Amino acid sequence: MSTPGAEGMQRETGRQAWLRTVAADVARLDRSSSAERAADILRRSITEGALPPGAQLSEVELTEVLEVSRNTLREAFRLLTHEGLLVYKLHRGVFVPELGEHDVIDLYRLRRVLEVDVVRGLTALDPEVPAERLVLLRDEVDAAEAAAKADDWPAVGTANMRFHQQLIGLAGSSRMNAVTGRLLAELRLLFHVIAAPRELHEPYIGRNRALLELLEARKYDEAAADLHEYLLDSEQRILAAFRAR
Amino acid sequence: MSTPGAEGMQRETGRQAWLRTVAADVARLDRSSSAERAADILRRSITEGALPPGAQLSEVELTEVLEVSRNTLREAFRLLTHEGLLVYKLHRGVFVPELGEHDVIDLYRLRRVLEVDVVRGLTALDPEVPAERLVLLRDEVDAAEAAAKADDWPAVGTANMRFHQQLIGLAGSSRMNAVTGRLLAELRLLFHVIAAPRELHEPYIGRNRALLELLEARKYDEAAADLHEYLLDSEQRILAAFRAR
DNA sequence: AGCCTAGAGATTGTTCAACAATCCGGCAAG
DNA sequence: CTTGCCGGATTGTTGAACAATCTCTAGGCT
Repeated sequence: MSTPGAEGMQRETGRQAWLRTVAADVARLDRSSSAERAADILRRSITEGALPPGAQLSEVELTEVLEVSRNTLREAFRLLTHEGLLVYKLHRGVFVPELGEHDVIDLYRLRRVLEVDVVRGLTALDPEVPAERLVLLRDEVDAAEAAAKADDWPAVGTANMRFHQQLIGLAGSSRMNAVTGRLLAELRLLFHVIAAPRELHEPYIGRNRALLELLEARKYDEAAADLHEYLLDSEQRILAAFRAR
Repeated sequence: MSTPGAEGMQRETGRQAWLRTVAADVARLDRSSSAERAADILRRSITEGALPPGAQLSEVELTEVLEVSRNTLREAFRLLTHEGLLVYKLHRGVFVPELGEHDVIDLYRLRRVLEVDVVRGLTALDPEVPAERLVLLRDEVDAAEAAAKADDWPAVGTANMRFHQQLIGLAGSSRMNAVTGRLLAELRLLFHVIAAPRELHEPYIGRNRALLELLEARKYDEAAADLHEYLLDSEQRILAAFRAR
């Protein structure tokens, strides 16, 4: 456990790649351990729907399941609270938030502003970044299509989310990335109150591909306009499903 | 202290307004006391420059000053961390972040996107909100002018920030408000590395008034264009001051 | 002399147990 | 039916303790 990387070291070639791998491992180990690990587990439970909106998370109950102390658990709660996945009610506990139509509108407003601006802003730094970065988008589109073939619609949903996260990532703005992460997490919360995941996600795997092709063709303004309508349509669809629940 | 609101109750008229008032009071009382109170004090110390960027906040030291336990203090740290006012370094402690040019650019990019979009979006809901809400903007402009006369430039800065916060508030989007709050807090962090607060804030009290007048005249597109240049100019000014430090 | 290593001291990360403050349900009185 | 109150349960906060990690200094090696 002293110097684990010394053995498989190459002289010069691939050094950067190796460093990147180690950096990723370090980053993973650097996690504040207990609290963040507990938060990871809870995050999955929430985003995957095991904990439905409105559910209360009892402290004593979860300390036993997660095998962490109450203080550490509360720190995990705080982490998730600031991601929008939990809400605190003073002296009453933490709950999975129940979002309403108002929140759909609010989230989509912010989402439209950010995503459309990122795409439109791409024209400014065109040959600089795109090409190599667009691969990440393509990966997600492919993943979504594969998941659709396998009839795994929740997986289609995650690939969809990741697509949009990567889209924002094109701007290279750490704060936009952070805001988007929170935003998409909340959005997933909304998806769980909708019964039919297929009708919800299917239309957008094709639209994502179309959008990607516009980007690859460097038709940024066109892509921005397309994305704008895309998001308006998505908002309406969710609102409709919401009212019909 | 039992039922404080029973006296001034009206039959039917103004019931909604009354409920809103009570709701605001409740929200104010709901503060988690110890942890948030500690966070409030620290927040002021940071935004007012008492704790300069790069400073470390010792746990044991602060538990004595703030008279809270270490656990509670750490919860306050977490709160401020997620506001961007502190950063955690694992096993090393919490520090006031040292922002660089990169952060200036990042913050202003996000700021421009949001503020310009809010102003431009005003035309959609025109006669609905503005008039009564613009008063809040005018208040801040007046406050800035008064502070300038009193030669209190930090106060001018706060009024300036509040002006922009209220500007975002026109959209009525709770999430935009939250993002903006974090954003402006980080921005204040940057101001403290700049020596001359007067040169920094003075030009914008006039521009704020001009912008406000455009809004009152309902020339929203014109206002948006003005604001866009306003922010570009402000960004350049800060970058220049930054490079000359 | 210069560099590397080891260890002491200090700081943070996490746990535990206890007490205070608050909320929720049901029950009795009007 | 409403109002007020009580007891049980849950959360909010504290203090002390121990483990893990970092920093810095002193000493040994080449």
